[in-house]
Order: sequence, then C-alpha cells, then structure tokens
Amino acid sequence: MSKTSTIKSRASGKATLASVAARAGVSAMTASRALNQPKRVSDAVRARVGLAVAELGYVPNRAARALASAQSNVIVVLVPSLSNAVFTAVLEGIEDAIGSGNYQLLIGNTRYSDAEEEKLLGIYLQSNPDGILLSSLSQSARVTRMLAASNVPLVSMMDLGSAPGQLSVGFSQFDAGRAMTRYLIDKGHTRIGFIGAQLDERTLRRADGYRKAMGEAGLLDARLELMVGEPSTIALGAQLVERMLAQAPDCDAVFCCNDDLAHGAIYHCQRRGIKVPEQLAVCGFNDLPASAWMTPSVTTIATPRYRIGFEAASLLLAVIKGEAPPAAQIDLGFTLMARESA
Amino acid sequence: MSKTSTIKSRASGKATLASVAARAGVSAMTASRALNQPKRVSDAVRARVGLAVAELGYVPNRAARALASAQSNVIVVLVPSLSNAVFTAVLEGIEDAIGSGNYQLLIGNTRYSDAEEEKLLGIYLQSNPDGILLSSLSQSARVTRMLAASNVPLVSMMDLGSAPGQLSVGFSQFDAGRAMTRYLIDKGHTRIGFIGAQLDERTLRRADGYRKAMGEAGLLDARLELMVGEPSTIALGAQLVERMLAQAPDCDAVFCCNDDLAHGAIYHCQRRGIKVPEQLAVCGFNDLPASAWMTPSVTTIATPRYRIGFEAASLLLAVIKGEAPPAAQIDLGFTLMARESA
DNA sequence: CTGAAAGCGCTTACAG
DNA sequence: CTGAAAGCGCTTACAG
Repeated sequence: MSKTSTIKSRASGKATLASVAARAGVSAMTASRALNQPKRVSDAVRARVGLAVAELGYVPNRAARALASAQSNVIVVLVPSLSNAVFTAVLEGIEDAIGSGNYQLLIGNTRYSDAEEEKLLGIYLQSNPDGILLSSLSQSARVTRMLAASNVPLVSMMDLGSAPGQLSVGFSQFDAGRAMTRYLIDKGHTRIGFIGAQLDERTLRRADGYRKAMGEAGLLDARLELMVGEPSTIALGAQLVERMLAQAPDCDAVFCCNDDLAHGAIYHCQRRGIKVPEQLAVCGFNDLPASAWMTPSVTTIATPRYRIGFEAASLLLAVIKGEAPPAAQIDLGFTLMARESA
Repeated sequence: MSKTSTIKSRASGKATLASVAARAGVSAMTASRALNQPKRVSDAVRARVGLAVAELGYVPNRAARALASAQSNVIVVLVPSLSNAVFTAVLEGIEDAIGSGNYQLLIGNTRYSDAEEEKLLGIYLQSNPDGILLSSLSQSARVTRMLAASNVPLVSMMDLGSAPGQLSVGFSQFDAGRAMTRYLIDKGHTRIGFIGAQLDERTLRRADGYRKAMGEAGLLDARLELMVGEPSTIALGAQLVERMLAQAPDCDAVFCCNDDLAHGAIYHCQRRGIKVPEQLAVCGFNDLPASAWMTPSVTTIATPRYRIGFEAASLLLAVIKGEAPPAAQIDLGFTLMARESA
C-alpha cells in the first residue's frame, strides 16, 4: 500500500503499471490487458483500471514495453531533404497512412549524404524499428549491409525497383524524363538542353530518359547537358540557364530536372529579356504550386508524391502485419502538365 | 560458449551486451563502460570489446538503455506544418544543433490542430523525452496540463514569451507586423489592407502589430482586414486579393501575413492587369526564396528561422545538461526587405 | 476472465 | 580499472 521508496531507489517516481494495478485492485498483467486488449477483460475491471490511470496520470513507458514485447512500434523514414516540397508531401502521405495507430515515426533527413544516412540509420536501428521507408532504390554499401543485417521490412519510395523481392512505390523516373523530352521534340524543338543539379539517383534517371529520347530522335549532343552537384535552388536555376545559353547558344528549349531550377531559369529569362517560350522553352519537374501560377505558367511533370508516401506506408504496414503484399512494385505514374512555358 | 536457446526463449537472437562481453572476456558492465565511457577502461579491454562488437554486429538496444538509465536521449519537436518552408528550416537548425550527439529527434507535425498536437504529445511523452521544442507560446489546456505533468524541459520557438520562467527563442511577431505596416504608411499609403490566413498565433500577432500601426496613424478601418481560417497557399492569396479589392476598392496596399499569400496576390494581379506596386503595393512575410526572384521582387520580412531552430535546440541542450540558461528569452530579430512590390 | 513468475537487455550503485 | 547483483517497467507463456 505505502509505496515507500527505500534508500537508493532507481524508480522514476512516476506512476507505473504496477501502481495502477494496485489502485484498481488487480494484477499488473490484468491492468496491462485492460489497456492493450480491453475486450479480454471484464467491464468492471476495465472501468476500475481506467479510473486508476486517470487518477494517477499514468503514462505507459514505451521503452519498457518495447523491451518486454520485442516490438517497438517505431517506423523509420529516411528522406534526402526537408526543404524540398516533394519530400514533405511524401511525409504527409506517410503520416496519414500510419494514422491512428500507436506508431512512432522516426524521420531522418539525410541531406543527400551517404555519411549522414549511415549515421542516422545507425542511431535509428538501435530502436529496433518495425519497418523502414527509404527514398531511394540503392545506397552506400555500408547502409545496404546495415539494412540486410537488421532484417527489418523495407519499402523504397519514388522510383520503381527491379530486384524481385524489393518492395517499391513510385513511378519510373526514366519514363518521365523520356516523356517530357519527347513532348519538347514533338513541339518541334531540336536543340533541347538538360539541366540537372544535385545529381541524386532520381535526377540521373531522368537524365537517362532524356538521353534515350534525344538518341531516338537523332538529336543527342553532349554539349546540351549541364550537370552540377550543388543542391537545386531558384538561384542555381538562374545561373545554370545562363551557362547553358553560353555553352549552347542555339539551344531552343531547356528541360530542368526540377521545378525550382525551372522557376529560376524563367525568372532569369524575364530579367534578361529572353521570351519564354518564344525564344527559349523551359520546363520543369514535380509541379510545385507556383508552376501553375507563374507567368508564364510552367510546363512540368506532376508527380504523385503524397500518394507515394501513403501507399508506401500502407504497403509497409501490411508487410509488418505479415500480410502478403499485393505487388512488389506499385507504379503510381506521372502526368505531363502542358502549360505556357514550353 | 554455446548459446543454446532452450525452449520458449523470449530472446531476440541478436547480439547483446552480454554476448559481446563474453566474447571479449569481460563482464557486461565493463563492456558497457567500454562503449559508453571508453576512457574509464583499459586500452586492451577497449580494443577487445570493440572487436567483439564488430564480429558480432552488435547494435545497442535503445529501449533497454532507456529503461535502465531513465534517460531516453529523445528530443521531441512539434511543428504546425511541414509544407511551410519556415518550419523545415527551423528543423534543419535543430538538427544541426543536436548534431553529433546520440539524440533521437521525434518530429511531430501537428497541422495547426490542437487535437493532433494532443495525440502526438500523448504518444511522444511515452518515450520519456529529455526535452521538448514547441512552435508556439500557448496551447490547448490539455496540452498545457500534459506538459506540466511531464515535467520535461521545454523551449518555445518563433515568438518571444513573457512569462518569467518560460524559455523562448524567436522574435516579436507583433513588432514585425507593426514595422511592415509603418513602412507602407511611410511610403504614403493610407488604405492598407491586411490579409491573414490560417489564423494561428503568429498571424494574429502580426495582425495586432498591423492594427497598432494603423491606429497610431489614424488609418484603422475594419473593412481593410480580411481574415480566413484556411491554410495559406498561392491559390488562396490570389483569391483573397480579389476579395480585398471587392470589399475595399480604394485599397492601395496589401500586407499579406506570409509570402505564399503575397505571391498568389501578385500572380493574380499580373493576370488581371493590376500593376504592382503602382496600382497596388503588395508585401509578404518570411522572405521565401522566390520573393527575391519574382518580377516584381517581393517586399517582405526576413525571419531567422534556421537560427531560431539552432538556438532553441542549443538552449534546450544546455538546460538538459543542467546549465543555467543565459537568458529566458532570446530575441533573434527580423529584417525588413524593401524590394519592388511595395 | 484473471494471476504468479520470469525475463527482455541494459545501467546503477556499491565494492574492491 | 573491473565485477556480482539488483532493478528499470513492462509483456510473455503458462495455468487455472
């Protein structure tokens, strides 16, 4: 009754399941059941335990639960950026899919860095996650090894995998890059430049798609490619369109690997007096909100980022529950938004 | 030697500290020391334990550590939005301040909802966080109660608190709202509208600053205010400037409570043939990247969001370590960026 | 529907 | 510099 803490107690002083059980006049394990499997307990017990919880202000200790049950209820999400609206939309989709569950999301911002990804994964794996959501198909050898050793269910987002067992939700970055390039070719452009930044996996595949389409049309020319490792920003887009025009003065269209770059390119053209699309067609990728509103409005590829997050998390949840996934690859497609800029 | 699991073992099968210790030929607590306080252990032991860790692929179990040490190494961050670039910058500042520590960030997106904030906090408190970072000064009564009961160190971000013990890092939203309004008044505008959306704490304080300045100049007029609860978007900005012009046709300047709204307002004016700033001056708040690049470039308030996150996390870390905070309120200020649109 | 006992994998406080 | 024992707060597997 009197929970007198004797000398040198390591107890936290907070209410515990044991104290709740004592107050409700049941055993700890019945109290546990009342909270976690309420239907397996009599109405009276459920009520008394509920009352004790409220009176004591009991907050379950997740660490203890995780340790005893070997289940963390943690899901790890690794994204390469938070300043990119694409990935915050993915995160919102994930949050909505996880929804009302008692899951805890561990969100890691790798900043397009392998070292950072390794560091974050190393820390997060200590929590014994139930599942992992990754924003890429491949990663550093160390990360691959850590992932394999952990044996935690994994779903890749954004692009589509090819390995048989690899679960992925997204769309073909390659096909999208090719589709946009074909669109420009069909519009009569022949000197189509490609501007790529960051040079992450997705950008490289879009570039591959661009090359494929250019090659098929017999228009391929290495001088039309401008690839830099810096992060995409509006300022960089402005800078790169200038460089593109310098290295290929006859360039009549520019395919930017994302909308930030395209916006910067268009703003720059406006200031420079270059008419878009008359003198230079410009298109982007991702369909950020501003693309529909700018003057000229921006031709781009709309990507199902929210749905990618939602479906990837749903798939992961299913796998965690031991259900068979409906398919290893879920292709959510993309939509070419033909607007004024190209 | 042979770790034969007998019938019905609940062990995870993964390497444990005990197995590492056995392999290194030391006790578990010495192995623990070798990992957590390497200097308190002989070189030979440190090397043997390190080797055993590598050979066994040992990953520490965070739940067990948290339970035994009553220290979670978890820091909770609650932001109202992830699609708002302001808060993702705050998060990056926090991440950088937490830096190399073994901390785990629990990022909660409350979506400007009290109910969501309660739900997330309820889940996160189960992890016994070492500290909490909040993006507001006040919250629902339930959240306030949960926070108080938890007794976890807390730092508020974005605005400045007034309560003596309340730790906060940010700038005065009120002063910033007033400063921008005065700027417009000094430019000769007399019919200055205020467009506010979301109506969160910060927007309301900026509106208070606007009213203060308008009142001081004898220009206050309720018909110049347009406040809606919807989330801020470019589309909403376009819509609201139209409504503002309908309800106050003589309006000669519009102060939008953030840049998204201002961008939408400007895009809309361009399409409608309303000259900015000649016919209508438009200004925003936050200085998003596009504001410097658009035509016209956008007059706005630059806010130290990255630094807010960085300093708030640094302050929290200091408090967690038991250090006395240098000051309860850290004012990081703001900068009015006078550009072309107003 | 309910409970006594053991155990999850670590760290603490003490001792030497 | 190193270790034997106890304990953190839960849940599991079994029994009734």
